[in-house]
Amino acid sequence: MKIATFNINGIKARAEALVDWLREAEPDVVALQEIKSTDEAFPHEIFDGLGYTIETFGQKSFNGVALLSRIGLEDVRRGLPGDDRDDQARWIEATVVGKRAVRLCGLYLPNGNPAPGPKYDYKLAWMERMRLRAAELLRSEEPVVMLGDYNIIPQDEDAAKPESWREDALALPQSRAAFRRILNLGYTDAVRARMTDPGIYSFWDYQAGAWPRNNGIRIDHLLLSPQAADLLSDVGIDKEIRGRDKPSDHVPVWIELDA
DNA sequence: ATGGTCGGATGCCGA
Repeated sequence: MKIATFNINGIKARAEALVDWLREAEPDVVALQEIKSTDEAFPHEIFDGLGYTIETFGQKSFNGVALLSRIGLEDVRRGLPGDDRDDQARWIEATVVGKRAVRLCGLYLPNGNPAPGPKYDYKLAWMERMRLRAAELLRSEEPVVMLGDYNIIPQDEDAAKPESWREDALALPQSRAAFRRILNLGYTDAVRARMTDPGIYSFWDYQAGAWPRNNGIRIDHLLLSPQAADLLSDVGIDKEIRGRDKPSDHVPVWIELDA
Protein backbone atom coordinates (compact mmCIF):
# COMPACT_ATOMS: atom_id res chain seq x y z
CA MET A 1 0.00 0.00 0.00
CA LYS A 2 1.57 3.26 -1.19
CA ILE A 3 0.53 6.26 0.93
CA ALA A 4 1.52 9.83 0.05
CA THR A 5 1.14 13.35 1.41
CA PHE A 6 1.16 16.42 -0.82
CA ASN A 7 0.50 20.07 0.04
CA ILE A 8 -0.80 21.22 -3.33
CA ASN A 9 -1.31 24.94 -2.54
CA GLY A 10 -4.66 25.29 -4.27
CA ILE A 11 -6.58 22.52 -6.06
CA LYS A 12 -7.64 24.72 -8.97
CA ALA A 13 -4.12 25.94 -9.68
CA ARG A 14 -2.65 22.44 -9.25
CA ALA A 15 -5.25 20.32 -11.06
CA GLU A 16 -3.05 19.46 -14.04
CA ALA A 17 0.18 18.92 -12.10
CA LEU A 18 -1.62 16.82 -9.51
CA VAL A 19 -3.27 14.53 -12.05
CA ASP A 20 0.03 14.12 -13.92
CA TRP A 21 1.73 13.08 -10.68
CA LEU A 22 -1.08 10.65 -9.73
CA ARG A 23 -0.75 8.90 -13.11
CA GLU A 24 3.02 8.56 -12.69
CA ALA A 25 3.34 7.76 -8.99
CA GLU A 26 0.20 5.62 -8.71
CA PRO A 27 -0.29 6.04 -4.95
CA ASP A 28 -3.08 4.01 -3.37
CA VAL A 29 -3.88 6.72 -0.87
CA VAL A 30 -3.07 10.46 -0.85
CA ALA A 31 -3.52 13.12 1.82
CA LEU A 32 -3.81 16.59 0.29
CA GLN A 33 -3.37 19.87 2.15
CA GLU A 34 -4.22 23.47 1.28
CA ILE A 35 -6.93 22.56 -1.20
CA LYS A 36 -8.14 26.18 -0.68
CA SER A 37 -11.63 25.17 -1.72
CA THR A 38 -15.01 24.52 -0.17
CA ASP A 39 -16.33 20.96 -0.37
CA GLU A 40 -18.98 22.19 -2.83
CA ALA A 41 -16.45 23.81 -5.18
CA PHE A 42 -13.93 20.94 -5.13
CA PRO A 43 -13.41 19.83 -8.76
CA HIS A 44 -14.06 16.08 -8.44
CA GLU A 45 -14.28 15.78 -12.23
CA ILE A 46 -10.54 16.27 -12.75
CA PHE A 47 -10.01 12.82 -11.16
CA ASP A 48 -12.51 11.03 -13.41
CA GLY A 49 -11.15 7.75 -14.72
CA LEU A 50 -8.34 7.53 -12.16
CA GLY A 51 -10.31 5.36 -9.78
CA TYR A 52 -10.04 7.43 -6.61
CA THR A 53 -12.65 7.83 -3.93
CA ILE A 54 -12.41 11.38 -2.56
CA GLU A 55 -13.34 12.85 0.82
CA THR A 56 -12.77 16.56 1.43
CA PHE A 57 -12.84 18.84 4.44
CA GLY A 58 -12.59 22.30 2.94
CA GLN A 59 -13.28 25.95 3.63
CA LYS A 60 -13.35 29.10 1.53
CA SER A 61 -9.99 30.57 0.43
CA PHE A 62 -7.66 28.98 2.98
CA ASN A 63 -6.54 25.65 4.44
CA GLY A 64 -8.61 22.58 3.55
CA VAL A 65 -7.59 18.91 3.49
CA ALA A 66 -8.67 15.88 1.48
CA LEU A 67 -8.11 12.14 1.27
CA LEU A 68 -7.94 10.25 -2.04
CA SER A 69 -7.99 6.46 -2.14
CA ARG A 70 -8.30 3.81 -4.79
CA ILE A 71 -8.94 1.14 -2.13
CA GLY A 72 -11.86 2.92 -0.44
CA LEU A 73 -12.29 5.19 2.57
CA GLU A 74 -14.30 4.11 5.61
CA ASP A 75 -15.31 5.73 8.89
CA VAL A 76 -14.46 9.26 7.73
CA ARG A 77 -14.14 11.84 10.48
CA ARG A 78 -13.63 15.57 9.89
CA GLY A 79 -11.96 17.99 12.28
CA LEU A 80 -9.46 17.66 15.13
CA PRO A 81 -11.28 17.04 18.41
CA GLY A 82 -10.85 19.27 21.44
CA ASP A 83 -12.18 22.71 20.48
CA ASP A 84 -15.70 23.20 19.15
CA ARG A 85 -14.92 26.84 18.31
CA ASP A 86 -12.09 25.93 15.91
CA ASP A 87 -13.49 26.53 12.40
CA GLN A 88 -10.27 25.90 10.42
CA ALA A 89 -10.32 22.85 8.12
CA ARG A 90 -7.05 21.09 8.99
CA TRP A 91 -7.76 17.45 9.92
CA ILE A 92 -9.48 14.50 8.26
CA GLU A 93 -9.40 10.81 9.23
CA ALA A 94 -10.44 7.64 7.46
CA THR A 95 -9.72 3.92 7.44
CA VAL A 96 -8.37 2.12 4.38
CA VAL A 97 -8.42 -1.64 4.10
CA GLY A 98 -5.83 -3.55 2.09
CA LYS A 99 -4.32 -6.72 3.51
CA ARG A 100 -4.67 -4.83 6.79
CA ALA A 101 -6.85 -1.96 7.98
CA VAL A 102 -4.91 1.29 8.41
CA ARG A 103 -6.21 4.42 10.12
CA LEU A 104 -5.10 7.57 8.28
CA CYS A 105 -5.05 11.13 9.62
CA GLY A 106 -4.46 13.83 7.01
CA LEU A 107 -3.39 17.07 8.65
CA TYR A 108 -2.42 20.65 7.90
CA LEU A 109 -0.78 21.93 11.06
CA PRO A 110 -0.97 25.71 11.62
CA ASN A 111 2.01 27.75 10.41
CA GLY A 112 2.09 29.84 13.58
CA ASN A 113 3.91 32.93 12.33
CA PRO A 114 4.47 35.52 13.57
CA ALA A 115 5.77 34.16 16.86
CA PRO A 116 5.09 35.14 19.54
CA GLY A 117 1.45 36.13 18.99
CA PRO A 118 -2.07 34.72 18.71
CA LYS A 119 -1.24 32.65 15.65
CA TYR A 120 1.60 30.97 17.52
CA ASP A 121 -0.66 30.36 20.52
CA TYR A 122 -3.14 28.69 18.14
CA LYS A 123 -0.38 26.48 16.71
CA LEU A 124 0.76 25.25 20.12
CA ALA A 125 -2.82 24.69 21.31
CA TRP A 126 -3.58 22.76 18.11
CA MET A 127 -0.49 20.58 18.63
CA GLU A 128 -1.61 19.75 22.16
CA ARG A 129 -5.02 18.71 20.81
CA MET A 130 -3.23 16.61 18.19
CA ARG A 131 -1.12 14.96 20.90
CA LEU A 132 -4.27 13.93 22.75
CA ARG A 133 -5.83 12.49 19.57
CA ALA A 134 -2.53 10.74 18.70
CA ALA A 135 -2.43 9.12 22.15
CA GLU A 136 -6.04 8.01 21.78
CA LEU A 137 -5.30 6.43 18.39
CA LEU A 138 -2.38 4.44 19.83
CA ARG A 139 -4.75 2.73 22.25
CA SER A 140 -6.44 1.04 19.27
CA GLU A 141 -3.19 -0.93 18.76
CA GLU A 142 -3.86 -0.82 15.02
CA PRO A 143 -1.65 0.64 12.27
CA VAL A 144 -2.03 4.44 12.29
CA VAL A 145 -0.44 6.91 9.86
CA MET A 146 -0.63 10.65 10.61
CA LEU A 147 0.57 12.47 7.51
CA GLY A 148 0.62 15.95 6.15
CA ASP A 149 2.17 19.39 6.30
CA TYR A 150 3.32 19.65 9.92
CA ASN A 151 4.89 23.11 9.51
CA ILE A 152 7.65 21.81 11.79
CA ILE A 153 11.37 21.64 10.99
CA PRO A 154 12.22 18.86 13.48
CA GLN A 155 15.99 19.48 13.70
CA ASP A 156 18.61 21.82 12.25
CA GLU A 157 19.64 19.15 9.74
CA ASP A 158 16.16 19.44 8.23
CA ALA A 159 16.93 22.93 6.86
CA ALA A 160 19.54 24.06 4.34
CA LYS A 161 20.00 27.27 6.34
CA PRO A 162 18.96 26.52 9.92
CA GLU A 163 20.20 29.90 11.14
CA SER A 164 17.57 31.70 9.05
CA TRP A 165 14.76 29.81 10.87
CA ARG A 166 15.85 30.47 14.47
CA GLU A 167 13.01 32.90 15.26
CA ASP A 168 10.46 31.19 13.02
CA ALA A 169 7.40 29.31 14.31
CA LEU A 170 8.47 26.30 12.22
CA ALA A 171 11.67 25.81 14.19
CA LEU A 172 11.34 27.50 17.60
CA PRO A 173 12.30 25.26 20.53
CA GLN A 174 8.68 25.22 21.77
CA SER A 175 7.50 24.02 18.33
CA ARG A 176 10.11 21.28 18.20
CA ALA A 177 9.32 20.21 21.74
CA ALA A 178 5.61 19.93 20.93
CA PHE A 179 6.45 17.77 17.89
CA ARG A 180 8.74 15.58 20.01
CA ARG A 181 5.99 15.12 22.58
CA ILE A 182 3.86 13.54 19.85
CA LEU A 183 6.75 11.39 18.57
CA ASN A 184 7.59 10.30 22.09
CA LEU A 185 4.16 8.76 22.53
CA GLY A 186 5.57 6.01 20.32
CA TYR A 187 5.39 7.30 16.75
CA THR A 188 8.11 6.93 14.11
CA ASP A 189 9.09 9.67 11.65
CA ALA A 190 9.06 7.42 8.55
CA VAL A 191 11.40 9.55 6.41
CA ARG A 192 14.01 9.89 9.16
CA ALA A 193 13.81 6.17 9.88
CA ARG A 194 14.92 5.41 6.32
CA MET A 195 16.71 8.50 4.94
CA THR A 196 19.47 9.49 7.34
CA ASP A 197 21.42 11.82 5.05
CA PRO A 198 21.23 15.59 5.57
CA GLY A 199 19.73 17.70 2.79
CA ILE A 200 16.39 15.85 2.66
CA TYR A 201 13.71 18.50 2.02
CA SER A 202 10.04 18.66 1.07
CA PHE A 203 9.47 22.44 0.66
CA TRP A 204 11.24 25.21 -1.22
CA ASP A 205 9.82 28.74 -0.99
CA TYR A 206 8.70 30.47 -4.18
CA GLN A 207 10.78 33.52 -3.20
CA ALA A 208 14.45 34.36 -3.57
CA GLY A 209 15.33 31.41 -5.80
CA ALA A 210 14.96 28.89 -3.00
CA TRP A 211 14.58 25.96 -5.42
CA PRO A 212 17.56 26.64 -7.73
CA ARG A 213 19.66 27.34 -4.63
CA ASN A 214 18.31 24.18 -2.92
CA ASN A 215 17.37 26.29 0.08
CA GLY A 216 14.80 23.80 1.34
CA ILE A 217 13.25 22.55 4.56
CA ARG A 218 11.69 19.24 5.61
CA ILE A 219 8.21 19.94 7.01
CA ASP A 220 5.98 17.28 5.41
CA HIS A 221 6.01 14.20 7.60
CA LEU A 222 4.46 10.75 8.00
CA LEU A 223 4.27 9.56 11.60
CA LEU A 224 3.69 5.85 12.12
CA SER A 225 2.27 4.02 15.12
CA PRO A 226 4.36 0.98 16.18
CA GLN A 227 1.96 -1.33 14.34
CA ALA A 228 2.37 0.74 11.16
CA ALA A 229 6.14 1.08 11.56
CA ASP A 230 6.41 -2.72 11.60
CA LEU A 231 4.88 -2.74 8.10
CA LEU A 232 7.14 -0.03 6.59
CA SER A 233 8.98 -1.23 3.49
CA ASP A 234 9.99 1.97 1.63
CA VAL A 235 9.92 5.78 1.70
CA GLY A 236 10.49 8.43 -0.95
CA ILE A 237 10.27 12.12 -1.82
CA ASP A 238 9.27 13.09 -5.36
CA LYS A 239 11.64 16.07 -5.43
CA GLU A 240 11.70 16.36 -9.22
CA ILE A 241 8.10 17.66 -9.16
CA ARG A 242 9.35 20.99 -7.76
CA GLY A 243 11.22 21.78 -10.99
CA ARG A 244 8.19 21.46 -13.28
CA ASP A 245 5.86 24.16 -14.63
CA LYS A 246 3.45 25.69 -12.13
CA PRO A 247 4.66 23.63 -9.17
CA SER A 248 3.42 23.68 -5.60
CA ASP A 249 6.05 24.91 -3.15
CA HIS A 250 5.83 21.44 -1.53
CA VAL A 251 6.55 18.04 -3.12
CA PRO A 252 4.95 14.63 -2.47
CA VAL A 253 6.39 12.46 0.31
CA TRP A 254 5.38 8.79 0.38
CA ILE A 255 5.73 5.46 2.12
CA GLU A 256 5.11 1.88 1.17
CA LEU A 257 3.43 -0.29 3.82
CA ASP A 258 3.08 -4.06 3.66
CA ALA A 259 -0.61 -3.68 4.35
C1' DA B 1 -3.62 46.12 -9.14
C1' DT B 2 -2.33 44.03 -4.45
C1' DG B 3 6.42 44.56 -2.02
C1' DG B 4 9.63 40.55 -3.05
C1' DT B 5 6.38 34.96 -5.13
C1' DC B 6 2.49 32.39 -5.38
C1' DG B 7 -2.91 31.36 -4.77
C1' DG B 8 -7.40 32.94 -3.87
C1' DA B 9 -10.27 36.59 -3.40
C1' DT B 10 -10.86 40.85 -3.79
C1' DG B 11 -9.93 46.29 -3.05
C1' DC B 12 -4.57 42.33 0.32
C1' DC B 13 -4.11 38.26 3.36
C1' DG B 14 -1.84 33.96 4.34
C1' DA B 15 2.10 31.30 3.64
